[in-house]
Amino acid sequence: MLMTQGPLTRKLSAFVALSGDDLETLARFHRRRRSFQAGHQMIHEGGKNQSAFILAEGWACSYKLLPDGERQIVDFQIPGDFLGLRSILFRTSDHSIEAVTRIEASEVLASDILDGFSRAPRLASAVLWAASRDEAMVVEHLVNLGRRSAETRMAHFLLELGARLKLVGIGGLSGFDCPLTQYHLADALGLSAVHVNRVLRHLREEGLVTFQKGRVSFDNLAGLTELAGFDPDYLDQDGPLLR
Amino acid sequence: MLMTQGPLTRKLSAFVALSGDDLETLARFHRRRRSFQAGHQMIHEGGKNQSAFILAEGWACSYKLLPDGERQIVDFQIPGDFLGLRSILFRTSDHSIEAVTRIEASEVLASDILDGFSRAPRLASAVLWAASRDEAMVVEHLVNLGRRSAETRMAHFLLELGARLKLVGIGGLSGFDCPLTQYHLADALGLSAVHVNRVLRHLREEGLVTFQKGRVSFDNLAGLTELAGFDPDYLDQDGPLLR
DNA sequence: CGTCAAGGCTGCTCTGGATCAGTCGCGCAA
DNA sequence: TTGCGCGACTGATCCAGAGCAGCCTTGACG
Repeated sequence: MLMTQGPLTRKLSAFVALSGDDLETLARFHRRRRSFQAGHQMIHEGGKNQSAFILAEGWACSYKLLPDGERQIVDFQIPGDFLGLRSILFRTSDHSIEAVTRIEASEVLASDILDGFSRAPRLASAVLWAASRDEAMVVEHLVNLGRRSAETRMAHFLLELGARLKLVGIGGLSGFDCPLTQYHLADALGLSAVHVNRVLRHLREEGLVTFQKGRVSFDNLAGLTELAGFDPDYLDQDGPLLR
Repeated sequence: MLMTQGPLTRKLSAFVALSGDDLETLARFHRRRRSFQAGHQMIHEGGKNQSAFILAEGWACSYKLLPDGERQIVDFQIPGDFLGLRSILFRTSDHSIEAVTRIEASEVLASDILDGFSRAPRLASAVLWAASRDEAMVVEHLVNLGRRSAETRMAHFLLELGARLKLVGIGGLSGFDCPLTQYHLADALGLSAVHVNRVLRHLREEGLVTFQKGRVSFDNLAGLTELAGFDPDYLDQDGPLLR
């Protein structure tokens, strides 16, 4: 029963050995099952008293808007990801989250989280760890934007996404299905949509990756990894640190 | 006695109302006082079993190196900041931290943290909150790199630094003392040192900010805030969320 | 079947910021 | 006192990537 709770539990168990109480509390987070259409804005930047969600099915993205209307996508969320944690921890949310595809998720209220932490304290440590893992990805993304060329940026992005998807059992070494448009990539990588197209074409012509028709295919995984300077197991974890 | 524990305690109390037990556990984190020379590398990317530190005095910066030798500074740490948390939570550190000036800090071992969390569970929530606040800054930094021009990037960076320093009582609305070189700024903002110099000159000529001789002066705070699209109170918190 | 909107794709021009190649001033050590 | 090295500062040149403009394909809809 508890084992079927899905990828979040599995993810957290990689860090702490969760007790029965912890698991039960975690199960409460899954009571409010909701679904959203593609394009629906689930969390609003500047909004107050928002919920968080645990993604069961579909893709989302978190982003910020600038005064001039530009947007920067901070991260994409895939099944098993906790989304909008910061919008609970802070009084007002500092970012927005939008459904990229149709989504199935469990809504988690601020009170669920805060009560849950007092009832099952190790859960707080586990969530801290998960949040740190997310932060590590954001940092990697930051390095991407600050210091890498458009091409290595794209390569690194696709490899990281592939690695994350593999961890939750979607897609493998050969590639993955990807619902993102070139506009999404542009907003995430700080490029123009036009340039994204050129970069993708170039990577394809080099025989490294193909991104077409909603499918990413790694044509030469080793070459791509080398180009991107990607560490293939930076997301891995070898078993609980905290028992 | 406990009140003199410094800025970290004050910061965490802004989120949770800490009990006596919590405060006592937190006090244990301050047992190993250390100091480091400017330039000393306190945490090594890829290193295992590293400590974390609570900064009491001086400035540090966290960064990552790329294969080609470039570096991207992710964030600067100032007194009251917790540094290297991720190097404890993960088996191997994903970033390095270097002292910018001479530093006074308390060394916190992985076991201190992990034991501390089981003894004083609310501390885990508090640290989660502090980590989320740091993540929010990294995200802001990411938006900076992805979507803003060199000039607004610089403006935003200086304003944010000023706001952070003001929160811990260093510097005020008129400016602050700043030990960073233009090379540090370049590595943080994804620019070349040469261009940093030009941008600073331009901002000075516009009468917005002056950064000279280790001092940042806000000559026209309103104008600068407007240029940067900076929200002056995005770091604020109005009192404990969790009682 | 025709229209219309998204999204993919491409060529051209122009510019922001990198790179190179220095000078200048200062603090420090021999 | 004389180098010497670091950091601030400047001008000239170059190029990655943005902006613009337009065309093609696909799929939804009346």
